[in-house]
Amino acid sequence: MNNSELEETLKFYFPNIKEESLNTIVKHSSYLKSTKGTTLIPEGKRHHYIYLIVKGSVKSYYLKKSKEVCVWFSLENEIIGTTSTIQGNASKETIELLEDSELIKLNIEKINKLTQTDFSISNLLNNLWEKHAIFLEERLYQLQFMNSYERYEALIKDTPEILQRVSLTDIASFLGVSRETLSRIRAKK
Amino acid sequence: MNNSELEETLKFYFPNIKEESLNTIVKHSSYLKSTKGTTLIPEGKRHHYIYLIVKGSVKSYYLKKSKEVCVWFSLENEIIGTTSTIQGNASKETIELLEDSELIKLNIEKINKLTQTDFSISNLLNNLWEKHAIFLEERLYQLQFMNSYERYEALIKDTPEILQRVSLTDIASFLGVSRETLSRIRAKK
DNA sequence: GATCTCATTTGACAAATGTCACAAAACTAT
DNA sequence: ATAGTTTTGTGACATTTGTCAAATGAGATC
Repeated sequence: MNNSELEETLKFYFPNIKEESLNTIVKHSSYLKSTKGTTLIPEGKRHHYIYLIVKGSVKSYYLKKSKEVCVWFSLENEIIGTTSTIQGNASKETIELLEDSELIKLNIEKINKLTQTDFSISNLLNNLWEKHAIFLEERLYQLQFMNSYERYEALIKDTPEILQRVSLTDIASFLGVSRETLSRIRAKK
Repeated sequence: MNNSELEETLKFYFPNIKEESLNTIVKHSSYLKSTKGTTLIPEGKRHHYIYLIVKGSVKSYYLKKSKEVCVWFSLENEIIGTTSTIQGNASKETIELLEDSELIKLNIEKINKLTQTDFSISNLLNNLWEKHAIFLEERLYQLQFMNSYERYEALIKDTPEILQRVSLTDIASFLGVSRETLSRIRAKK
């Protein structure tokens, strides 16, 4: 992927960005192709990048009694990273590729700096945070107000393809139930 | 509360704000004193304000089978509002005073506008979103990884005074358990 | 195609939590 | 202080979900 392709792709993710800001961002971006299972951001390490998923899928997880528990999944066209990364702290979660994927890697520190001098960037970051907060609120709502069956229904209604692309073990932990319980939810249906 | 007191209080909440932005915000703020049980933001209505809690406490809740289920509590020195409000949509939750309270009411639309022209405001909003996202992530983590006993422990460790100021019924729904279960958790201790 | 490995399903049982009914305690107003 | 109201606690039982063990299924490798 050359610079002008990179630019095109970035425009897709950041439609209202100023030409000048785009150039600055391109300077601090790179294209990345990697295989299933690759760790993008390891737990406990400082990490300076956020990623745009061009192709593939990614999960974020914590370890609980040496078992992975998923916090989120992301597919194409999403922007991913961890809150700690953006704040400059060590990541609490591990971010890992679920499939062979293509990504664009952005230096978050450079972007954070642009925030001080470029309104289109600071608004862009504001929008990212807003979207992230809305995602978290929706998820919290589901965990607090829906039973496991309803949460499963909501997930496959929202992202039907998740079933083809993510293991039921990961989906179960994301929904907050054991593998076996998810299996029974699906059998009852 | 006169304008210069208002200004002082706002400075406490927004320590790095530019003098000029502060003046603009003061113009679109007002002081508010109201009694326990008052609805600050009703569910289903568009609302144009966020609030700073000078004194008192506030809860946010949804209705589930005509029972209130708490989403969050806030005490003094916190900034509150709903995501929908900030985005200009109807609020999904009801925000209500838990005690007689004193608040400062800020027009969020004016503040959102300042975001386009004033970096100290856009950074301020960015910080608010960040803090909110971190709060939500922590809460999500607790719901997904801790059992009800651990969540109760975490709450009273984080905010011990909550027990004196919020009913156990509200606390139970916030923790995602029934009143009776919370009662038993407390008895076992 | 046979074998191996890993993911998923199923059964049996235990543990946690919800629900309903009622008792005890704390708080209000007179 | 008393009566009434609201909040909190407790017991009995039903339901949901977790855990462990084993069986089945699907995909990869040779």
